[in-house]
Amino acid sequence: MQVLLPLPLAGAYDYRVPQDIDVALGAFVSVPFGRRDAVGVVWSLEGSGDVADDRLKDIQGCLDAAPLPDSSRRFVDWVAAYTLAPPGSVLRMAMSVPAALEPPKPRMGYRVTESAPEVKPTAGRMRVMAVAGDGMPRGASELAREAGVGTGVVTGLAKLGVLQKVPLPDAPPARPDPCMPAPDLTAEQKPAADDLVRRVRSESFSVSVLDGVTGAGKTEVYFEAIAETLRRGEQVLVLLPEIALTAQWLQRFSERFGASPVQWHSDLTQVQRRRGWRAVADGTGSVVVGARSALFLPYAKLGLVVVDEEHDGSFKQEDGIAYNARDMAVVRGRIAERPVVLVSATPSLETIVNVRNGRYDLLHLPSRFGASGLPAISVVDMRKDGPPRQNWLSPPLRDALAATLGAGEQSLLFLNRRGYAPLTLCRSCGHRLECPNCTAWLVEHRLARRLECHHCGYHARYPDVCPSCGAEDSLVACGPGVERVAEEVVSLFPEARVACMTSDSVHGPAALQQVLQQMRDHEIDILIGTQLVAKGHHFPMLTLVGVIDADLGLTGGDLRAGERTYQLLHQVAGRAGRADHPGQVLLQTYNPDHPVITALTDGDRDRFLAEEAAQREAGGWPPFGRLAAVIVSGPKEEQVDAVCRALARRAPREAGVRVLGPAPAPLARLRGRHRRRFLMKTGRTVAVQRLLRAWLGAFKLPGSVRVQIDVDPYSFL
DNA sequence: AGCACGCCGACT
DNA sequence: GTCGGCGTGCTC
Repeated sequence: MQVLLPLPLAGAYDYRVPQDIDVALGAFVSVPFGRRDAVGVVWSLEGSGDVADDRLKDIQGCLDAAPLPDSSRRFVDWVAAYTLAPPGSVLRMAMSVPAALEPPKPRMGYRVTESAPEVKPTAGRMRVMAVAGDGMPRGASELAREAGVGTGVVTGLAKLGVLQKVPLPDAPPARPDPCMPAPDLTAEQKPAADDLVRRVRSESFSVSVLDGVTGAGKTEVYFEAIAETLRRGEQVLVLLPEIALTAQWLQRFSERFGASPVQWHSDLTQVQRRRGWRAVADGTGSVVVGARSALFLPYAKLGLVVVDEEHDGSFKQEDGIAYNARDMAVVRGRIAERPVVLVSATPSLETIVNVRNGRYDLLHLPSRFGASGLPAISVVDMRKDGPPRQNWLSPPLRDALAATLGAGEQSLLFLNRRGYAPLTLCRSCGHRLECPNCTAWLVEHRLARRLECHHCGYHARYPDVCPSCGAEDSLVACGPGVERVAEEVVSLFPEARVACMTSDSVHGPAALQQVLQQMRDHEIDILIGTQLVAKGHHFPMLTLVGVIDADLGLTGGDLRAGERTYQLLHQVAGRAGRADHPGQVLLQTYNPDHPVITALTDGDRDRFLAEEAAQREAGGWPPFGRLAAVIVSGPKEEQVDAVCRALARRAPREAGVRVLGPAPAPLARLRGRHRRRFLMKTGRTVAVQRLLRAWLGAFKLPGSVRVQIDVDPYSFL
């Protein structure tokens, strides 16, 4: 029998099964491993035969948990083969909840003991007894709350034997109800919803792209597909890019289905993870909404996969195992033989091309208002109308802010750059403050009075003198971050209520909700934020969006720079105005003729996508060709370079395959490690995994040098 | 991922 | 003379 362990090993290990133990494929088993025990999954009932029989150890036993479903195991194998990650590492993502495998521990509660001893009847005790008198067991905190006492009284009574501890019956969580009244769909929404419902009924794999601007009602449309899946007794997975930002989504879901879905994201507590994992495994969790890792939950009967904001770059996991959750969601749907829905107002070029070549089907949802569905977007040509030195708001943007403020409406200023200034330099010696571990400037955070590296987390107190030449008062901030823009706004509009919204100022979902609520309640006149503000929040009184630096994402040689900037700015622009209250968007740019900018101002997305596609096709870039990145890193630069030279000599030489590099990786030094990068560029149909395995597979790496493979890299910065 | 083995610096 | 640093290697 072969057992796959959630460890970065090359493959599954052979074990012997004692006569008295019954194992099934996918069962969670405990096995001796080295001189400790480990929990793994039965991956094959046959042995591999690679290891001599006398070296095999016995499995110790099966865990009391449902076996990992066949489709989950196939998915793990598929992801491992595609990403070239050890299958055990992928399995680890599917077993990320250690406690989930232990037998469920019932929640304990208290009930009055039948022949209770006499105790001193204090007021608190009387109240507890009055509440518990009905014989219904309750949790300690619940009982205390109902009786209006502290939990001490309850535990005290338990100690005296008046109350006894009993297991509480497991109340299954409320299930989303597909039969609640559905909203009336518009004439545009209805055909799209019907199409998706038909696909759910067909019980077969397909990929639909639900394409429509904000406000076109995409969510209501796929909610109907969810309802149909639930009516069929199957499970739904909804992937969202930023789970912290889904309070509005959750509310809409609860309104439609009368209960909450299972949520899955990185900052769940251990207990929440355990509950969620088990609910998915036993099928009681019927809808899961989560970040990319929700792909690896053990769905008992997956019936539908939805990827909302399909284009979002955060679906691509870069560290550890590099995978794109959007693409893996399609694979997951194919393995389950069920439909997949990709949803976006600005679909990725990959998806558009897949529609064009017939692999995906397009469901276009026309906007109810206007052709582009966006407010009027105009540019401020910073070459002509730029602000004075050391200022960042151009006169046209200032005027628009003043007018909006005067009209009693709200404004949003967008700058995708945290902190006060991205670069600090010394006026007397020219020294630039740099991260000691990374090839990156230190960012001044004036509120926190410190310098931060946004790549490794290094931070230091803001120095009094130049660390290089010792000059006093010589450090100057270069360029703006949100804090600096906020400072300018406050000095220009001292009477306005100004707030900043970045991951520095907003800690956690609760704080985020608070700022959003303040914005909705119009307690803020001007909100300044990073991309945190770009996601689908809707503010009725927001009529002006100013983009401080529309060129920010366009510089640098990133393959997707244009596409990403377009998507981000489109999303930000969509925050302004609504149907009955038109908004305006001002883009400050030094490149008003750039295709991304003109596509936004003309509202011509399809022309932009066509141009972008033509360029990529001509260069053989994705999605018309394939890329794989190989990053070599290590603490010693010479060692890394030596490995790179050796790898370069062995690089595959085949027609239709080019290996570029080694070149210093975009962050040549990160967290103290020197990094070099190869890029393997091939035709669309080349099996890059085979090439990479042949190239890197048998390579012996010295010491602390590591090689990371990223098939289909997304970002190059 | 752990956990051991192994080979060089600061302590009783 | 030992305690202990973490580099390297193995786990069916």
